[in-house]
Amino acid sequence: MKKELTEIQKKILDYLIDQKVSKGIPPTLAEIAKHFGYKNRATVQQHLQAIEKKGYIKKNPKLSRAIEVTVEEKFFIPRPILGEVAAGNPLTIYPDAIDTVELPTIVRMPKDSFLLRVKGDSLKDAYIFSGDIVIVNPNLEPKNGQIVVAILDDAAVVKRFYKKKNEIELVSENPEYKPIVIEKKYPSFKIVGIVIGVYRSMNKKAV
Amino acid sequence: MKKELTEIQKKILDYLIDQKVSKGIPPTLAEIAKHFGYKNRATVQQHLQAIEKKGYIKKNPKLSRAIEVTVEEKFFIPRPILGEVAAGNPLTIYPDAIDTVELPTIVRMPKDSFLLRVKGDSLKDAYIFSGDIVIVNPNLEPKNGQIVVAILDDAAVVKRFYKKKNEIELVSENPEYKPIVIEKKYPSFKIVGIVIGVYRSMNKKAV
DNA sequence: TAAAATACCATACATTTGTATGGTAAAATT
DNA sequence: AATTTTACCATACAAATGTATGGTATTTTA
Repeated sequence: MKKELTEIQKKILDYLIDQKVSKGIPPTLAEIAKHFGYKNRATVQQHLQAIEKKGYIKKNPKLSRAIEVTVEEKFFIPRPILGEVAAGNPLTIYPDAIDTVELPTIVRMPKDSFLLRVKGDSLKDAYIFSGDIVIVNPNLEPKNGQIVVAILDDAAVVKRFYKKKNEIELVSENPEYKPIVIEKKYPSFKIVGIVIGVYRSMNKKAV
Repeated sequence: MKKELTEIQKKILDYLIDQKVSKGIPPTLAEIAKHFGYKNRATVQQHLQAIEKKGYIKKNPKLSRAIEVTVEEKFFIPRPILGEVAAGNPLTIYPDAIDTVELPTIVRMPKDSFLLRVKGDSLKDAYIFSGDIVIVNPNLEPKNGQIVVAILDDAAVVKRFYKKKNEIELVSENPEYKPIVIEKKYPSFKIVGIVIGVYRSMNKKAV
């Protein structure tokens, strides 16, 4: 079991991931320092050392921007918000309806987007199938009816998004799955991004 | 119209894209130099300047690794192949079949591949729908069961390919459509290429 | 309560990095 | 034939970058 990160360390790790996803390239120490308001890079340097010591990143010494996030699920594990999980009681959700998504090597896409491989057939009526790769843009506000990627507890789901008065509904197009309803304040919930495209390789068979 | 890149410039641009896709981070000048066996960075520097001048990349000066590839679509515009195919049948006959689309870099594919927008639902059981964009590789021999693009008289079709003794069968997955049977010598028939991938933009509604 | 970890600061320094400048040689263009 | 483009080389240098070292103050842990 890996050691727990401190709050600040988590935030920095978060930033590392964010930058890689949105800019496609890890930040330099200076950039991190600027973002967090540190007056020098040494502070960042020490945080990074601490994070590396705990096994969450790996640094290639001397090389610029060579910060590798080594915890793949990292993208989906507690972010600062999620870290404060579950003061209240978790909602009754339907675990079977939750699709898990593998985050492949983060690829920089034209519009800061990244890729996810879809597993499960809950969106098959939206023409998205198991094995398909969805291109996700994290910088857009979801509109009703759009297909979004969301984090819910420890799982990521790809579903159609509907915002209602006091709750958010994540709907599968496949009638076999029931909608997931989330109260707005539910802590471990986060919209990761909007699916802007789907890609499927014809070489690999859908799983 | 953008200027043509030289062979070496193309290779470097290729490398930039490759690195971005595989490593997730653009290389430094030194890394490029090493990869191509250059003894100093100045050579790379000059190539990059040339490539930037021609509009294929954009550099953020002073920042490390800040090389932005600006022309993903460049790789996906219709290729000469179609022109050859059209020797007998002018390209203008099926203008709707050919279209340029902005594709994410992930869908970067074999040289000479091109894109076609699918119309009609004859392949919907193969998970290809009207409005989808298929990526076609003209340099592969079609194998039985593969989805191919063929030109038949003055129409381009996307169908599953089956080679038989004396004829070729083009099958729709949609049972509403009957297979097209072509005698081998049929003059106005030509396999354009093999569908190696499918892409769908979620922004544009399927036509 | 003492020790360790955390969270910063400042300064210093060797590399890395991007870039500017100047040069040679061959190929392509005019 | 003259000029431009291309494709390298070498050197030089400022800025960016990573890192080492030492320091202070607070919080956490033993």
